[in-house]
Amino acid sequence: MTGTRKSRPPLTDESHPNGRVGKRQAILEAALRVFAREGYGQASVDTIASEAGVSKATIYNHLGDKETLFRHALAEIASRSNTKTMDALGAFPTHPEDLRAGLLGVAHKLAECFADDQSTALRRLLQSEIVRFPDLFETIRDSGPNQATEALAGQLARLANAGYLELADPLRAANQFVALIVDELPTLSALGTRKIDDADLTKAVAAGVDTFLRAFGNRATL
Amino acid sequence: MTGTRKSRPPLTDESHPNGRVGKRQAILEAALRVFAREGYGQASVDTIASEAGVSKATIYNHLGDKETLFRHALAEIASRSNTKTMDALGAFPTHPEDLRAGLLGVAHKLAECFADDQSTALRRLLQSEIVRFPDLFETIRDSGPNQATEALAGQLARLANAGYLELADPLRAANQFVALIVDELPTLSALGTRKIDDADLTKAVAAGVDTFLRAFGNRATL
Amino acid sequence: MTGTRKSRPPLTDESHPNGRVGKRQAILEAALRVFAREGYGQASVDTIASEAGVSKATIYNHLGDKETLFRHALAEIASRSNTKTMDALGAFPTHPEDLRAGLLGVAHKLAECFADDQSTALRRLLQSEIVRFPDLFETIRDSGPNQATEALAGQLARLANAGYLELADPLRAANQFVALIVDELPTLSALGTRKIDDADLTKAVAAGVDTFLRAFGNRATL
Amino acid sequence: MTGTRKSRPPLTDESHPNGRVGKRQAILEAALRVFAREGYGQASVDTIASEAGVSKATIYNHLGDKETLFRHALAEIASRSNTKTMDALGAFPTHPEDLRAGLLGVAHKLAECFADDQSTALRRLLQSEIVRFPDLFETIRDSGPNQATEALAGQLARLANAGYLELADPLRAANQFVALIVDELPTLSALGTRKIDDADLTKAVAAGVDTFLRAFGNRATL
DNA sequence: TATGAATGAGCATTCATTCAT
DNA sequence: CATGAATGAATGCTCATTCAT
Repeated sequence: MTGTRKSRPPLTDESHPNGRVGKRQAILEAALRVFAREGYGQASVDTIASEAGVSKATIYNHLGDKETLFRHALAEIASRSNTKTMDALGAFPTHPEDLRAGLLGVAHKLAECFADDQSTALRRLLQSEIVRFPDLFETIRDSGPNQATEALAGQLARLANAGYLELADPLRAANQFVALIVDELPTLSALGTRKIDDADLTKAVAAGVDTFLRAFGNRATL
Repeated sequence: MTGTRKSRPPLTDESHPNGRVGKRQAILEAALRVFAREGYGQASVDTIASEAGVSKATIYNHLGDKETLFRHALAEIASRSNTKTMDALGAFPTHPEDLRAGLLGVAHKLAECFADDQSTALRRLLQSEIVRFPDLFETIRDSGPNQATEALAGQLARLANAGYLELADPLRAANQFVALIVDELPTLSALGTRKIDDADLTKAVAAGVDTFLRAFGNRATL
Repeated sequence: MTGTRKSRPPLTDESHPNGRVGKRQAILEAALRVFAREGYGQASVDTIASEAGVSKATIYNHLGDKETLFRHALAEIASRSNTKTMDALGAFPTHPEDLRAGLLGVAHKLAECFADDQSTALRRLLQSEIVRFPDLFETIRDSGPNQATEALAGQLARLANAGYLELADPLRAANQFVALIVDELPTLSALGTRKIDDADLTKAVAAGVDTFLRAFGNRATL
Repeated sequence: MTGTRKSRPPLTDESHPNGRVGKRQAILEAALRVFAREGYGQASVDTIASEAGVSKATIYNHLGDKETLFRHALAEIASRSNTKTMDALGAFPTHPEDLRAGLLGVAHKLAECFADDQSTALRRLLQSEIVRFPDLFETIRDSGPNQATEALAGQLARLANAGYLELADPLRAANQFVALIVDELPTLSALGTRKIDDADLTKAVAAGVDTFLRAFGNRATL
């Protein structure tokens, strides 16, 4: 029954390059793996300690109680997922010869980010524990997806300005772009329990891109 | 009946029912609430028993162990959600004077189904426990969403046949219809922790429907 | 998991075919089996009820609580074991042509009684629960073994009177006769968990009889 | 019961040792007592923990689950009993002036070993739980009684070689020696629930020794 | 600082027993 | 009478957390 009662200190403050950072990292890494694999409730601090190769007490010394550990681990996954996603967005075509092909490229990369194990685990953990830790939603949303969505919106807006797309609301379009691209992925991966066949992924992504282009492609240039 | 005897009237007490079926129902109801609130791992049979107004042993007598109880509870939510969704689909316009208004009507109802507490809980539980109970995905998927999606696909196909829409693949279009309609809901509800303001819901749904129509509306009739 | 089999074949030797005594007998029979198989502590009234084909409450109606049921079952096994043993003693040679052969015959039968499943179970249950139910020792001892030992003592005394044996204390001799005969049986049967090979039984019994005869045989006649 | 009370036991409590080895020993000691008193099935880990003055979890940390605890406790009793018995055998007369007196001395000590509380408990537990843990028979048998019997057989053989006894099979004779000596003890102690009066013990042992000597004493020297 | 040891609270599950029908 | 249903009280076992070393 631990909720969000006390105001909590900022998570990313540890500036002790003492050499024990390695231990801290090992703990986070293990926590990440174990929470992703077993969920918050079922993950035991024992397991995390054992996978990190440290004693349980060390975890408490470094990262406080289970809830705090969970928050740190989530923040870490979120950060990684975000990095991956922003990288994927780097492939966005600014002046594409072939708009569809360009969008397909980015979309495929974004879909891969979405289907990534860590990203899937993050979404699962977030949704599982949102009732227990309601503040997590905003925290994570701001730190990752929102940035990505806004970046994507910016790129779509540039395409629109360049005459490739017809968009009234780039942010909303960005959301819909992702929604369409990603639509079939949960089914294809059985909620993240199966690896998606690449051909299937490509087809699903294409379906999303095509619908997006039907909706927002500049009819004059199509 | 003058009531000289101690004969007990068949109480249909809703809060703590005494009847056999009533008790089973009360257990399921409580399980549903508790699992939805706390997740499988964190939910305790004690809590469920206490909320159901029965003893723990009674739960085991009626519904077997915790896993079985969970499966029954999920099946129950799934069934209810499905019923609601199929009802919502009943409002689908077959020969609409105003296509957009018609679609908005259905879309709004579907979005309400999606945002419904029980439906949200179902999705959360399913995603949370998919690793522990991988078979749940197919079971639930078949029993509910798939039926709804196919029904929706059929209705979209009829609209296409009637010349209102241009669809190559109705099933995929149905999926995308839902995806677009529902796109912003998790954000608006903070993953199901906040009630969505109806105006916001209406706006979000409209955005989805509009994009859908831009993609699949018959341009001749628009 | 309950209600495996409801219809037990009606015992043909039952004088009350309407089921009252038959039910009581079925309960005792089942209790006997289950207690023997699982011990007092581990045996569950549920199991006994299910094997008896009656409901748990019926057991309580007929035979009181678990302890009483246990006592009745023990008494029943003791009675049967005693009957078997007394039958075996009926083979005792009163005027044997070949004393050794005669004693071997009885000894073999007695050893079989000792090694019998029910007899083994009786000893096991008695010893297991003697701390909990200290009065059982005397009750059972009087109802069975003591009678047998005294009968055996009487027969040994007759042999002594007839000049075949030299005994100062027939009762003690009877005890020692049994002790010698039975000495190796627990080892051979691994405390009752293995069936004893008949050749081994014969050898072990012979060893006991021979030592007995070396001690008590009339040297003049040997 | 609100909050987490930190009721700290007095640190210098002597009856509940705090040392690491001490704790393990205290657990084993308590387990031994409780298992002996209540049997495996009825003994609760709670009781053992409470009698050992430790928490339940500590038991699980030190000795694994209940079965393992039981096995360790049994091994401990077996080891102690064996030590006692081997000590008793040290008193065996190799060149006795008075054979009967010498044998009586050993026999009395052996009988005391047999009647010892722990030894009695060991036999009871072994027989009670042999169905659940069939491997225990051989394990215990090898670790204790077999060694003792063989030692005894060796000593009897030496007496035979020295002309004091006439033995064809020393091992069998050793078994029978014990069987005769011990024959009346279960009855005298009411299956281990009463302390045996020493005079009775002496008489019972003498009866066994006398019969043994009648059977195996060298008639020339008697 | 890192850790091994310890523990109170809690968990899923079972059981002997009762009672209304 | 016989029974299905119900339950309070255990039971074996685990876990997040603490603390002396």
